[in-house]
Amino acid sequence: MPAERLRALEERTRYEPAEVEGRVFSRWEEAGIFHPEPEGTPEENFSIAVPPPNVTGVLHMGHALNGAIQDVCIRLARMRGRRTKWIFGTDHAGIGTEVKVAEALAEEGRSKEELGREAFIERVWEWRREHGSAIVEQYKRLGASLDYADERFTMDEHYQRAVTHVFVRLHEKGLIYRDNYMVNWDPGTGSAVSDLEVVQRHVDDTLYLIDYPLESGSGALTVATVRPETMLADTAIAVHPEDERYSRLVGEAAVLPLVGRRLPIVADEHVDPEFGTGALKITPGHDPNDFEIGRKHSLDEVSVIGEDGHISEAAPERFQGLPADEARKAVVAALEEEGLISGRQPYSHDVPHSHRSGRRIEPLISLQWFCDMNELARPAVDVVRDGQIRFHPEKPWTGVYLDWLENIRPWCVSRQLWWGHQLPVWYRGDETYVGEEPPEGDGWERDPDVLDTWFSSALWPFATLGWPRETPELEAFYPTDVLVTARDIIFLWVARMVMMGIEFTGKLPFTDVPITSIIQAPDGRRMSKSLGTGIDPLEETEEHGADAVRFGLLAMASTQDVRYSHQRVKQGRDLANKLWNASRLILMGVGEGAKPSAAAAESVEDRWILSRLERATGRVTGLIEGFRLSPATLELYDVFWSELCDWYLELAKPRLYSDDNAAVSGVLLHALERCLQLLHPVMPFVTEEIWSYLPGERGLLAVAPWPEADDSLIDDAAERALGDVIEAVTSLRRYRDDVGAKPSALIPARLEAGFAPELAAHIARLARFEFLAPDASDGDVFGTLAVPGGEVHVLRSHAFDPESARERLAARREWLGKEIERAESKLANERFVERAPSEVVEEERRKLEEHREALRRLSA
RNA sequence: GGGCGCGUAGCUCAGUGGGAGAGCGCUCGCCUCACACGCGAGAGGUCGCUGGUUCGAACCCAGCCGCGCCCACCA
Repeated sequence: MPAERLRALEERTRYEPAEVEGRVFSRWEEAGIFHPEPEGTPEENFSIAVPPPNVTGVLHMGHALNGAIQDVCIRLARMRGRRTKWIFGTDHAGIGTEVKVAEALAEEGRSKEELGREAFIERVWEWRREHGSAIVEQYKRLGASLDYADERFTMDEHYQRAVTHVFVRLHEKGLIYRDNYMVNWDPGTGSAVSDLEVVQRHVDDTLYLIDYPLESGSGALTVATVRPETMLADTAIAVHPEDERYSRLVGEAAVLPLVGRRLPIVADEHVDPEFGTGALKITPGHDPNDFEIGRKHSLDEVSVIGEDGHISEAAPERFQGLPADEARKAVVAALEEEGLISGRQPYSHDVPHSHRSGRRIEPLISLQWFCDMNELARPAVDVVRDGQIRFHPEKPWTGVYLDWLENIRPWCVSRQLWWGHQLPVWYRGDETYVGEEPPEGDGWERDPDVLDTWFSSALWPFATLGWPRETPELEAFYPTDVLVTARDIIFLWVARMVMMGIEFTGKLPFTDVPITSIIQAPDGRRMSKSLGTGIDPLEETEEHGADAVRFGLLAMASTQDVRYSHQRVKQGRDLANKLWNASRLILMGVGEGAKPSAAAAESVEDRWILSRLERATGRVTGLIEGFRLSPATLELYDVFWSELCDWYLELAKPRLYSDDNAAVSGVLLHALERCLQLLHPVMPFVTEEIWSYLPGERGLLAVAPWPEADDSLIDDAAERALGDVIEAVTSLRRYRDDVGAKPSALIPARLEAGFAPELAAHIARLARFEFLAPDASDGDVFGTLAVPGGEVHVLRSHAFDPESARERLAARREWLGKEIERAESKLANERFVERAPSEVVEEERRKLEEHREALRRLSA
């Protein structure tokens, strides 16, 4: 080892991520290991398409967790020798980006309307050139081994062609169509949005009871509504067909107050006779239910609220031009004047709001483009139902996915925005043209709308690889293997990728879908910028290191919702430091020319750690393969810290520091090497850094082989033997504490338990006892305690004070007494002895005997 | 309205039919020649409540209470 590196090893007693991470990342990038050549088949290769972050985005905890999980999968596959591609890119994020750039414009005192469409879009591209790379750098800070050399964007020219191609094909199949239909109108963004972009929020409203005079002049029909302003667009009244109160009125009509329109009274099952008065005003133009009822009964459709949120010319003149909420007041006032409000009551209910703008959704009839999902959904249901695509954990996500797809509804795909994929649709008079190339001839005007962002996202796993062209990348890496996401976009994204993947490539876009936790603020609230509850993963990385953040996130995230735990990240930081220091111990201690070796271990402790490592290797591999990363991470922590550091390193020290340390050096290097390999996917930086200090020419850890568990090294006898040693040491250490022994004093004692001499020596050293020969006559026996296989007679010495020792030992005896009682009563139960499996009964007998022995022998 | 998840040590969470676990925090003792981001030893829990199944339940079943999420066209 060069002197300079040796000095670094000797001097640095603390691992410093800030000093290491940039350097290590550069080594990976320079080696080009993140960018695979497109060769081989998708079966041999391994690929994941990253959920594309928004170009406008900054890395948040969700990305960090999601990225850490994917990187573990990618790094595992890469170490297993598979050609590995983690497809990278960003999403143009239609509404989000458009709003952001419009806000920037507003700060300059300009609006996008002033700028005009073309200049505005150019402005967005400019914005992307300036800010679009931020997220790239942020992923690098995390250590994500994405294929940065092949970055994609959903607005790339090729990607746009893929989107257009899909739209045109679906239109040809008749699945995409234009229709006047009830949509969710978002007054905030001035666009229609899909059902999935609507969130229900609780609203305290007033329920108004309004009298509608009957046409016959004999009385009135009272209806209940929370939106009196929509009455201006009423075209009927509905009652339940079996509601006897109203059956005689069906077929007659009422007169719409303020307007004078004749409203037929119809019967419809949808009406709940229990609610309100049992009579429902029907407003097909502004209510989704009423729209359906209206179509069923061929009612007129009147729209009085326009896309601008104001009352239109279809309403009486005095209301025209008012914003909807003011129109409500005006309508109520007018009705009151006529004495037609017969009641009002507070009413609290859920009301749809725009997920994007937060504004209350205005349901209205609008001419939009829709995609019929029924045909696309069917195969997407089948592949999940028969297990070709698997969610992890399977429950409850499989059911969630299937429920949604089995009740799917048409998807409104057009958006009244500028930034996005403009519809490949042209109009000329009554003609409509849909095609990948603009139509021939003059006078065509292109539809100004763009597609829902999720329409292009649905093509992500294959459009990023060049589809619909038959590119080498597509040949080599599609289908991908794993798709990692949180539950909130299972419908928006996952389901649609499955549908589009099957429809257009004939293949499943991926086979495994691990669903990640959603990280909440430490107090259990949502992490959000506006609430001020967000925690910046980059700040955490700066403070504790990327490995610490990765470890922490992976360790804390096991269930659906999890609170951010600073302690877990610190645990990761401590682990990185421990790795560094254990490595220093080993690397500074092993002899010149030592090589890792797991063969022919002579010492039982060597066979023990080798066996433990093989078991851990198998368990960790299985857990990662099952996407159970939290237990995998904690298992790694445990085997490295609690077994290797706490026990094996201590057991190995005497031999390591002796002249003849070749054998132990081999085992130590093997153990270190193994731990670094196993920990690398979780903590890539610190492991790669330490790897570079290991002896021999060995290249990058990131492409070193992943260890396969070797059962021939499993050694039950060694594990039992060391288990006894550990128990004996712990008992003796506790005894030291119990009797208040001086920390540095050796306690003289006689060990009578049949331990091999080497093991007895380990026990003595680790517990700071001095074992005298069994027949040694020097000293009085102060007391006795049980250890596995026998007992230890402790001699009187200056190491502790006998008086206080006696009191403390009484407590121990009491505990043993209780344990004996418990076991006795269990074994006295005949049915337990009869029916429980014999090994369970045997175990209980063994424990009883052990405790009886311990109590018999514990004396003072 | 329907569905799902959660309720385990002071905190954050594992465990999911056979003696209650981790990290942090706490107590006691240690600067022991890798690490005080450390070492050793401890204290701390009627595993939400009530019934049931079982020789045996934190774990399975039923009901209840509390918290959260998703879906849904009762105005």
